[in-house]
Amino acid sequence: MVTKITKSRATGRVTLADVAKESQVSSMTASRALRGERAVDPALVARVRVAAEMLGYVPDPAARALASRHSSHVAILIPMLSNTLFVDVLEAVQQTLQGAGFQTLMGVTHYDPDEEEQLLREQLQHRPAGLIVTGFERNEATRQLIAKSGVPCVHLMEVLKSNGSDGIYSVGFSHEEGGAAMTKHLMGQGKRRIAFAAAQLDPRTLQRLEGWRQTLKAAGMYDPVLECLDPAPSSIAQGGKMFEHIFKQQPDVDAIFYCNDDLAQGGLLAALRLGISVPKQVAIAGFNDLNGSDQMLPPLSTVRTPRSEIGTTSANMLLALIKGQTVPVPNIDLGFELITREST
Amino acid sequence: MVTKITKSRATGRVTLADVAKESQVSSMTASRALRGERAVDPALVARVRVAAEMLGYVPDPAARALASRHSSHVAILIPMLSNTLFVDVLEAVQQTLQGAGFQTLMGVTHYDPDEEEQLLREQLQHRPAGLIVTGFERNEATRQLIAKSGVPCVHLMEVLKSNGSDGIYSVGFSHEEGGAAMTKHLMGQGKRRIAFAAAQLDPRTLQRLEGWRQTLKAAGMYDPVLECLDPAPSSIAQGGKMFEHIFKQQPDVDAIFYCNDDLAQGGLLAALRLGISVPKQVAIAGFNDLNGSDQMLPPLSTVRTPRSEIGTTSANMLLALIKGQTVPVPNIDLGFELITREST
DNA sequence: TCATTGGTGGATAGCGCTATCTTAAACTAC
DNA sequence: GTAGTTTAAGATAGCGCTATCCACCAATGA
Repeated sequence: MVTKITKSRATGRVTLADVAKESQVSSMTASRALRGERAVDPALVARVRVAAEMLGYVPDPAARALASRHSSHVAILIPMLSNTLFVDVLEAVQQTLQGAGFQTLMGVTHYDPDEEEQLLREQLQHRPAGLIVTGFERNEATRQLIAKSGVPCVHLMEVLKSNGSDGIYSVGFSHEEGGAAMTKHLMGQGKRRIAFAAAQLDPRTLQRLEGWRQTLKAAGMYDPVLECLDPAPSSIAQGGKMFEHIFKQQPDVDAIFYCNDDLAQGGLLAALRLGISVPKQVAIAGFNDLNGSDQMLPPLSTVRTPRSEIGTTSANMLLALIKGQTVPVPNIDLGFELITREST
Repeated sequence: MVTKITKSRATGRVTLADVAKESQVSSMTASRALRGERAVDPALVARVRVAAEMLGYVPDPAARALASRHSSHVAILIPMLSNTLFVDVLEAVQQTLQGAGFQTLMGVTHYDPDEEEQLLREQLQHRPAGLIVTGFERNEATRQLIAKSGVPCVHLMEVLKSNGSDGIYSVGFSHEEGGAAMTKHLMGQGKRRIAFAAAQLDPRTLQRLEGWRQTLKAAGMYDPVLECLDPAPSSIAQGGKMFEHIFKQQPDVDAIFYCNDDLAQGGLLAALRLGISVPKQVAIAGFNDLNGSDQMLPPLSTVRTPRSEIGTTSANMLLALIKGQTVPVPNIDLGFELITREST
């Protein structure tokens, strides 16, 4: 067996050719041995592995991407970094993908469809191996871009009710049911004038709103003046402002269901400041069970959402799709948990 | 002028060769025209630009990286995503680099030197164009790795006191001075038994601690029992625990300076819970001016740190280094701002 | 016995760019 | 006017890998 002798590279980098030479096989066989692609004689595989180890060979991702037309990174598009929610998901995704040898390229859309489209175009130029996006609401061009790219894509945070035949993959939970569950809990506490306070007004917030609406309507307790919706970004300060606004407009409100915990924390602090007793005079509830909600005065009732699990599960699903495996359950509902504390 | 005719690619991708053919120049000239590298006849540049636009040409980063031996991404290593601090910096860095056509590859070290080394090794294989790391404390192997790689590197959060001749670049502020400034403020409020409470105990936390120590020592008010140090991760709940612990051990404490706002927020909530009046009985101060600190009861005095500015400035510095420009001020101190609110 | 598989290793040919050298043209100096 | 010098465009040769086709050999069947 004669090995093709390659002249050593000018760059000084240890290349696959060096490994091939050292282990007395062709570079093609070395490549296959290291990647485990196609059948290769176990003895040769061992030899190549030893040589690679000895020489300290590390594959060049750029060369690999160019030749195979697939990079080893995954693009993830999330709306905001200032919402802990997405940071938790991102961290889990990153951790999982890193373990599988993929790089995570993050993009922040700021809830702007045009920005999302722009980001996606840029990301797709890099031929990502996979794609993770948030939710289902986006403009048609972006949807087309994803579909035509042929890049495996998993949708985060929401779940599609589907049998999977449409080739859509998602990992999340039902925000509408989450909204309904908390509303029912508040009703169960004897509350009758339950306000819904929301900021940002992204699709998932509106789904929670819808859960609240339907529940109140079914109980004959719905009143549009109980909706306090503000497109401003969600924050603790914003939650305080909304608390004051609601009490000025509707003094008979006996519960406020905030669409996110940071708002609710702001609401609790405002109540404390104004000397309004919680939950006696007004119950306060949040959503997501973010950091600090259990430390509030009183501790905040909320809906705990499985953010890390969403990240891990979606990353694993994506890895399966990248490998070309069929995914048994393409739309996974990870549910939520109603956490009742003293604020309700 | 005869153009080299390239057969069209099998992949269907619009390549530089297509642009070159369309604009009747060699692919080399097209490459140079689009990158603005070397002098090219303005008329040709215009022609190439038009052709590229018309064909919808987008360069392939993998091919570019392989040929030029430099990728278009920047690696950034930060300790934690759960601390808003770094998220703010990350977002600013990302935004700035994206505008310049670079991708941001994030790595989370979890404050672990070995993990940092491991991450760095992986990142360097991708031949990043630049590198951003947090602080100066790392193991020798990692330091060597950075130095030998030849990749431009900017250090975040801390500033080196240096004339720049050592080739180290940094953007941050003095944590020791920040710690000292807040301690002086507390002393100015008539406080005499000022405790310092810290979690995580990363290098920057210890620098703040040192600022507190030196200031108290200079005033003859230092007492080691006033140090409450816990390596557990920083969180609101942890701040509450520390508050109770301090009061059990040292009932005469009249101020607590927390090394981070989340701890301080937990402290304020604990005081509220225990009915201890702030700042009358005990003043509480934090660090960083994180989200919600201005909404606390009472609003939290803190040290505002320029996180976005650090991100933007460091990214711009790195861009300059990547371009091979000399950076006039290699170590930039962006300072901090003492924010006095009602908690002190 | 001879065509017919099925599986394994290798040679070849790029992937799409850019570094580098060469060449042609224009421009200086004496 | 010739030689020397600058300048811009082009030709060439990879960067380090993998897709793809080919050759080969053993095992199979008629």
